[in-house]
Amino acid sequence: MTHPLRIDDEECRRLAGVMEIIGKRWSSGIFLAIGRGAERFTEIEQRVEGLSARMLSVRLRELEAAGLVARTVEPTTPVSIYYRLTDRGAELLRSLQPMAHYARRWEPPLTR
Amino acid sequence: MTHPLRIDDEECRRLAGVMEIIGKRWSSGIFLAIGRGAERFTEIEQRVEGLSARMLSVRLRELEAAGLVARTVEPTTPVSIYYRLTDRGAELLRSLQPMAHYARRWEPPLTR
DNA sequence: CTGGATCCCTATCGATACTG
DNA sequence: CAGTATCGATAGGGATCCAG
Repeated sequence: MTHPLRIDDEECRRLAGVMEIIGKRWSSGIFLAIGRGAERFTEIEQRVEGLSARMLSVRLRELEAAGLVARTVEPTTPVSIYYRLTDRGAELLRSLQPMAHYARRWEPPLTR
Repeated sequence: MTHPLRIDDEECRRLAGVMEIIGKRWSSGIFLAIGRGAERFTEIEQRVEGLSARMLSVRLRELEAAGLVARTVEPTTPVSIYYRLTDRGAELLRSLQPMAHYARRWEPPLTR
C-alpha cells in the first residue's frame, strides 16, 4: 500500500456514474416520488413542482434505460401506465435515504 | 392521513437542492476526493480522472459557495492552498457513503 | 391520459492560452 | 502552484403543438 488514505478511483468513477443519472435536474425528485408511491405519469408530474411533461417523459426514459424504473402497461381502456422502482431502483432508494434526510435539514443555501 | 406512503414535497425540493450542487458533473468526484484527504488543487485534479483545471476551479467555487468546502491559505512561500470539508460537508459526506457503497456494485449500466 | 416532435434560447463544458 | 479568460461546440430544457 502507498498510504492509509487511499482514494478509490473506481468508487469515484462509479459514484459519478450513478450521479450522472439521478443527479440530473428533476431526476431525483421523480425518482423519490416513484419510490414513495406515485405510479402514474400525471401523478408524478403534479408531485414534482415545476416539472413539465416533456422533462418527465425524458427522465422516465433515462431511468428506465438505467434499469431503475419499470414501466407497466395495463390493458384497460384506455391503457393505464404505471411506473415503479425495480429491485435495483429500490436498492438505490435505500442508499439515498440518508441524503434525503440530510437534505431535510439543508438550510436555505448560504448563497444566492 | 390520506395514505401511509405520503410524499413529502418539501423533502423532494430539498433533495433536489442538494443534488443541484453535488449532482453536477465532477462535483461528486471532487467532493469525495476532498473528503478522502485530497487537499491541494493539483492533488484533486490528478485524483479525479479526466477533470480539467477549469472545471475543478468552477466546482470548487460552487462547493465553497454552498458551504460544503473551505479554502485555506497558508502563508508559505509561495502560498499553499488547502481545501477541506466543512462540518456541513462532512455531514453530507457521511450521508453520501451508502450511495458510494451502492455505486461500487453498480454494474455496467444495462443500456448503451 | 401519455407522451413524441419541433423550435429555439441558454447553460455547460472542453481546449487553449495566459497570470500572480 | 493555483488558478482566470476566452471561444466555440454541444447538451439541456422550456413552450408549444400534435397524436395514439
